[in-house]
Amino acid sequence: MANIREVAKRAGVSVATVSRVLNNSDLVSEETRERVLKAIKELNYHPNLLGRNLRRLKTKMVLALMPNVSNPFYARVVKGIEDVAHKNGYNVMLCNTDSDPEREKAYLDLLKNKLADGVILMASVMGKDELTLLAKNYPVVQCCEYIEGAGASYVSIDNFSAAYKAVKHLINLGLRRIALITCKNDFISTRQRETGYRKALEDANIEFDENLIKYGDYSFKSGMRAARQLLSLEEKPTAIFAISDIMAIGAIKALKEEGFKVPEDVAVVGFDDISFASMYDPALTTVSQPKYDLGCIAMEVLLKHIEGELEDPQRIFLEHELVIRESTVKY
Amino acid sequence: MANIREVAKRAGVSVATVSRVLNNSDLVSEETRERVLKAIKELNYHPNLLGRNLRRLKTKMVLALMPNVSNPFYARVVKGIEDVAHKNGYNVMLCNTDSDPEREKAYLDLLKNKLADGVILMASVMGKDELTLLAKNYPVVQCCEYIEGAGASYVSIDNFSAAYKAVKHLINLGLRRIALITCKNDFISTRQRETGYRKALEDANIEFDENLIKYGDYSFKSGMRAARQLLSLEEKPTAIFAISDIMAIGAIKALKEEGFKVPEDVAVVGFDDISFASMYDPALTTVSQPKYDLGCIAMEVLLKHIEGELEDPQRIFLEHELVIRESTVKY
DNA sequence: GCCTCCTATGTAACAGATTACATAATATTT
DNA sequence: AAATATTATGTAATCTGTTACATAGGAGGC
Repeated sequence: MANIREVAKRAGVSVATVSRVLNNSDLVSEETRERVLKAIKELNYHPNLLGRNLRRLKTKMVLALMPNVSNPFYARVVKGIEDVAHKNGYNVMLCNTDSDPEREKAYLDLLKNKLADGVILMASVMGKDELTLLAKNYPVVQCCEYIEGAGASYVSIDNFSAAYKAVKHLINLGLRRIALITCKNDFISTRQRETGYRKALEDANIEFDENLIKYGDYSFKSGMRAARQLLSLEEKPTAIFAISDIMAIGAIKALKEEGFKVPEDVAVVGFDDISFASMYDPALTTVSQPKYDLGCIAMEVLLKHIEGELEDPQRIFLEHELVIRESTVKY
Repeated sequence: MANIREVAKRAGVSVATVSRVLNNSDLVSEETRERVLKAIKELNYHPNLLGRNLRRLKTKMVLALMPNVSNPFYARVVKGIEDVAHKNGYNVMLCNTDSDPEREKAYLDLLKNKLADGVILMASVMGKDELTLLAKNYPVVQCCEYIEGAGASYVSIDNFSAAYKAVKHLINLGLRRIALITCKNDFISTRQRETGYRKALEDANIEFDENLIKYGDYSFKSGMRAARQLLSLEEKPTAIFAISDIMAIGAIKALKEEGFKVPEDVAVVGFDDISFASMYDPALTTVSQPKYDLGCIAMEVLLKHIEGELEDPQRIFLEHELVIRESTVKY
C-alpha cells in the first residue's frame, strides 16, 4: 500500500508538498498540485488516517452510547446526531451498551485511548461520580436521560410536564381511574413521569391508589403482564398511562386478548412516539419528543465542547407534544 | 495527558519496559511490572491507541454497514456481529448508510484510510465491479443481501425455498388467490422470494395473475397502500405474502380498516420475524431467519479474512424457519 | 576460571502523516 | 540596483507506542 513518501517520489516533490495538497493548502502552485494529484491517482493512494490523527491528536470521531441501537426511540435521535456530525466532518461510532456497565466502560476506553474526540451518552448506567470525573477530562454530552449536577451538559425534555399533560388528557376525557405502568429504575425520565402522573391526579382531586401502579422493564411482554395485573383488580382501571410506547402496546394487546376494547373500555397513552405507535391498531396516543432535534442539539453542544468553545455545562430542554390517536379517542 | 515516556520516567525504567507491561509480555520481572503498574495508576495513564495502531498497522476495529441501524431485522444480526467481535478483541463501528451510495462510500473510506481492518456489508448499494475491487484489496463479508460472483464472501439464507415454504403454507390452508407484496429493487432476497412465490403457485397448478403483485418500499405505509390496491381488484385475494414484516403489518392494518378480518377473510404472511411480528394483533406468521447466527458467522468469516487464514471467498447458507401465528391460522 | 546461555532491560528505528522553520526563487518597493 | 516582501518548496522534528537489536549481569557447564 502506497504511502506519502512514494507519492512524493513519483511526483518529484517532498512529502510536505504532498501533505499540503492533501490538506488543500493554497501554498502549492497549480502545476505542482496537478502533478501530485496525478501521482495520488496512479498509486491509488489513500492517506493513512492513523498517522494524521496521531500527529493532530484528533480523530474527528465521536461515540454515541445507548442501551440498544435498534431501540426505535433512539433511531431518530441517532439520525440527528449523525447529520450534524457529518455536516461538520465528524464520524459517529454507534455503540450498544446493553445497559451493561462493563460494556459501557469498554467503549469509554476508546475515548480515553484517544480513538474518539468526545461522547454522547444516552441512558448511561454510570454513577454520578464516574460521570463527573469523565466530564472533567473529556467532552461529554448527555442526551434524553441525564444526571443533574455532574458538571456534564445535557439535552432533554421536561418529562414532568409531558407526563402531566398526558394524564390530564385522560382526565379531560372524563376518566378517573387511571393506572400507571412504569419501571423500577433510577432514570430521571422515570422519576419525573411518575411525579407528573401524581401531580395531575392531585390537581384533579383524584385520590392516588397504590394498586394502580404496576412495573415493567420497557419490554412488550412486561407491558402485557402489567395490564393483566391491572385487569385482575376488583376495581379495574378505565385508563392506562405507560411510560414507554412498547409497554403501552403490550398493554393494549393484553387488554384486547382479555376482551376489553381500546379506547371504549380502557384508554391507553404511551410515551416516546416510536414509529410503531402510529402503525399499531389502534394507533397509540403518546407523547412525542423532538427526537431528531434532541440528537442534533446534543451533537452541536458536543462539537462546541470538543473545539473548546464551551467550558460550562449546558442544560437544554426542548419542547414535547401530546399526539392524540385512536387509543384514547374514538373517531 | 501522560504518555509512555512519563510513565517510564516515574517508574525508573525505559519506555520499552512500560510497553512490555502494557502488552503483558512475560519478559518483565514481577518487581518491575508492579513498579510500572503503580506509575500507570498514579498518572492515570491510558495508552494512546493511535500510536499503537499506527505502529502495528492494525486497528482491531471493523465496520458494519447497513441501510439503517434501527431496522429491527438488523438489530439481532448486529448483536451477533458484536458478540463475536468483542470475544475476539475487536470493536464494531455501526454505520447507517441510508442506502445512499455517497454515505456508503464515505464509510468505506474509513477502511481505505486504515481506520478499520475490515467491513461487513448488509444490503449494500454497491455495484458488482466496485465490490469486486473492494474485496480484492480489503477484508469484506456480505451478510444477508449479497452479490454473487464478486469474489466476496457472504452469509445468508436460501430465500427461494423460504418464500416457497411460506406460500406453500397458504396453499395448504386451501387458499388459492394469493397476492404478493414485493419491492422494485435488485436485492437478491427480492428476486429469490419472488421466484419462490411463483414456483409454489406453479407447483400447485395455480395460474399466475399479474394483478396480484403490488409494489412497496419496505415501509409500513407502502404495505397499507399495496393492500388497498389489492382490495380494489374485482377478484380480491384471499391471502397475501409480503416480502417484509413491516409491509405485511401495514397490509393487515389496511385490511382491518377496510373491514376485512385477518386471517378469516385474508391470511397474511410476512418475512423476517422482527420482534414486532409477534407483538402485532394478530400476531404475524412469518419466515424467521437465524439473525443472530447470521451475524456471528459473518463476523467469524471476516476475522479469518483479516487474519489472513482465508483466501477464497466463502458462500454460507443458514437454515430458516416458517413461524405460524395468528395472521394465517385462527386458534 | 572461562565460556555459553538466559533473563531483564535499554536504545533507537519505525509506523505515516503534519508542520515549524529554513531556504530558494521571484516579485515588489524604494 | 539594492532591499524587502512574497511565494513555493524542502528538511527535519514531532505525535505515541512497538519492537528488533544490543547489552549487562547472573546462572550453569566444563
